[in-house]
Amino acid sequence: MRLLLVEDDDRIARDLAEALTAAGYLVDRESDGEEAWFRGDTEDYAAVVLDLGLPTMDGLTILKRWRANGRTFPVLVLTARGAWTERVEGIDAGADDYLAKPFEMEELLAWLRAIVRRSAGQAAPAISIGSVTLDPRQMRISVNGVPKNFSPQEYRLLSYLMLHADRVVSQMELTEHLYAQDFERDSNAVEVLVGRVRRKLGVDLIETRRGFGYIVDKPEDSG
Amino acid sequence: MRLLLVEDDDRIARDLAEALTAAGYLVDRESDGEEAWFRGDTEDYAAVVLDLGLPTMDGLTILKRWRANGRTFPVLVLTARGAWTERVEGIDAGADDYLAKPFEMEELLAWLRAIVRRSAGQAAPAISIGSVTLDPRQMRISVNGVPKNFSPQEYRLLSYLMLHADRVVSQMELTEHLYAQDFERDSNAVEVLVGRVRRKLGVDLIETRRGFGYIVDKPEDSG
DNA sequence: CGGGCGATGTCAGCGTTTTGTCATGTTCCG
DNA sequence: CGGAACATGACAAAACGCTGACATCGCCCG
Repeated sequence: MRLLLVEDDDRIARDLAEALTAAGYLVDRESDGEEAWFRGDTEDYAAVVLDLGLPTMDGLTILKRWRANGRTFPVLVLTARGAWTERVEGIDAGADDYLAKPFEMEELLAWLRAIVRRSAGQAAPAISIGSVTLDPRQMRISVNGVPKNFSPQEYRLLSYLMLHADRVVSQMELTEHLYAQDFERDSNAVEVLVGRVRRKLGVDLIETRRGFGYIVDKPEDSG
Repeated sequence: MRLLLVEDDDRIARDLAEALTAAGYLVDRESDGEEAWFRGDTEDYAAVVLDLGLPTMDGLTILKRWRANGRTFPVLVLTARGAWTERVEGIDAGADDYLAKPFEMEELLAWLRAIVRRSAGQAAPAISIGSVTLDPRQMRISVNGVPKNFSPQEYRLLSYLMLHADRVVSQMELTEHLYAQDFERDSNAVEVLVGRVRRKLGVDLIETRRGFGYIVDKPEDSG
């Protein structure tokens, strides 16, 4: 489970990152506004923890831009105690929840669990690439309209590749996304997984880029 | 848009009522617990703002009774700051959201907007999926027109699944919805419950998505 | 008060599916 | 050729979900 943590206060950020990592999340940390925006706009996170007071780009602006660009990951906003205007604006900007600082770590973890769970199969529209359709609400993948049975891990893999269609995804990246951080590095689990997914698909969707990773080719014109 | 405001502190209630009225809502105000319950049980509101500390009948009890009677309006609960347990109980009782006192009026209005918006497409009086019909007002479930006897817990489970038909609902989500926060995580209560519901239904309505959760398949056209 | 009954969570056992590992092929490229 | 990167089939452990039996609790009714 990969999170984006956007917080400029170094002490808080470090504490948070540590706790979240300990809780089993994979944490990307960002302190600068613009860079945070870019990451959120280009990567796919399970959730974002967003502090509103940031250099170079305000947290609210970031959030609005993400939403405007169709980024749907759940966002947990951190506000200063009593800064209720921020909260209100946050809601309207598309925040899923907020937490007032200072807060208890347990509380944040609880919110995160709830948030991630709630949005687990949410309104994200189905993705179609070629003859393959992925419906995140039903967690179902169909080929030419025929639903196929994928295991959780297979589903995650294919979903990740399809979400990042048109760019090469390295085995490392897949490993990070699919497994806990202490996973054996010299395992060929990803290769095996890709194989299984390919067989179940019955269609050439996942292409191997030897030495780089895998890619799902999105036909240029489709839309 | 008609609201029920349940608050015994006269000053707060007056302020709230005024602000809500100014915001264009039609406000019914109630300070006594039992009377509030009666109103909510007999009138149809777009939403309810509910303080938990009340004379003659506790706010939580009111909420539970409403839900038990199939009242589905969204409820915004007001809790004392930091009253974490109240929140948790609120979830179990069927609250849609909470706000910690003291809060700013703008904040409450934002919540209300969000809440009403969210429940906009969800006020259906009865749900029919396949041969199964759920009537929330009577808390009754029929299969092919034949009413079946479900226990409260069974009813809640099936009702939740049917309300969220067409998307996968994880065991975690069900657990959170059906049980208190401190519920044992490695319990198989949900599985047992699903089994019982299935047997009583006698129809294949609840599908298992191994590793993901359960889903009730909604036929294409129904709306 | 007390017995009976329904509701509900726990538990252990079972069969199935999932999934990482390993060994062995296969392909690609210099 | 040779080696590295990738594919694949077989296998076994673990995870997962289903079920029947049982314990517990609250409630109703005599």
